[in-house]
Amino acid sequence: MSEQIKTLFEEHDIKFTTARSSILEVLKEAHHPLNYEQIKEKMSVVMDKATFYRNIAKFEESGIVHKFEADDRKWYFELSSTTHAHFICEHCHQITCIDVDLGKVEGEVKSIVLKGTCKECHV
Amino acid sequence: MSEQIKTLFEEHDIKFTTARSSILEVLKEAHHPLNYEQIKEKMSVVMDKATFYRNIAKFEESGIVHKFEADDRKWYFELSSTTHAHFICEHCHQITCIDVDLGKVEGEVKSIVLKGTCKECHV
DNA sequence: TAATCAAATGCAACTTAGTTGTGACTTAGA
DNA sequence: TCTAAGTCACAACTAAGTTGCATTTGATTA
Ligand SMILES: [Mn+2]
Ligand SMILES: [Mn+2]
Ligand SMILES: [Zn+2]
Ligand SMILES: [Zn+2]
Repeated sequence: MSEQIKTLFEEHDIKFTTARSSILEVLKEAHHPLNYEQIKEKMSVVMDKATFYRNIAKFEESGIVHKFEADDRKWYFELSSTTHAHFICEHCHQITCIDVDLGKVEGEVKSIVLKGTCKECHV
Repeated sequence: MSEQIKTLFEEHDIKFTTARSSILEVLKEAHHPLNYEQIKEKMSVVMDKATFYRNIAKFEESGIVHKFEADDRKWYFELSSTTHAHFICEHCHQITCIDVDLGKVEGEVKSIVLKGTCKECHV
């Protein structure tokens, strides 16, 4: 287990378990948001989906993990970082993290999801 | 039935039915996107949800209706218009249509969903 | 207007991502 | 090592949306 993850647990007063550490390990290595199935495939530990979702809920509460819904009725998870946008391609279903300048928007924006056709899939 | 809706059916070669006209009537009056339950409440005609979703799918194909997922695992529908963003407040769950200037984004953007805290709910 | 038939509808059964209850098992700390 | 609080696996559940199929509807033609 990496020091970074150990520190996250301590800082947020979250009890250490192998399940939790395994989830965060996967998210740490990922370069874009992943859904449950994708994380499951990459995890070194087998756990029930109830365990997975309860732990993710805990991470969310603590602000460690950020989640959003794509357009496939699935939650996508990533380690929290500065607010940035996600581009979801309707054709290849690839999710890309991007920086956008929104100009001024009333209210506090916490998540931005763009949907459309990515440049690879564009005619 | 309004002329506007009659014209939509003709232009898109969609068979007229009372169910279809009733759905579009509701969307035409709405000032923001609505989900199935919300549309059902407002509709003058009672129809099965299978009928509702099949008709919505037809409208989508024709480009009459645009749909997106909020963060509540529900689809939201509105009549198609120029691409604009939707702000979803995590506290009051209000969905507002807004115009944003994204700057330049690679690929073709078809839907923009912002999530956060609206100015009314903001401390 | 009446007959025709492809398309639309209602109903019931299904799918599936995510949630919840519960008894057994871990973990952190005394 | 002992203990209590927290976490886990398992199974049953929830709910938005989908699908199959027999019946009905509405645009077209006679
Ligand atoms: Mn991201
Ligand atoms: Mn809108
Ligand atoms: Zn693509
Ligand atoms: Zn609000």
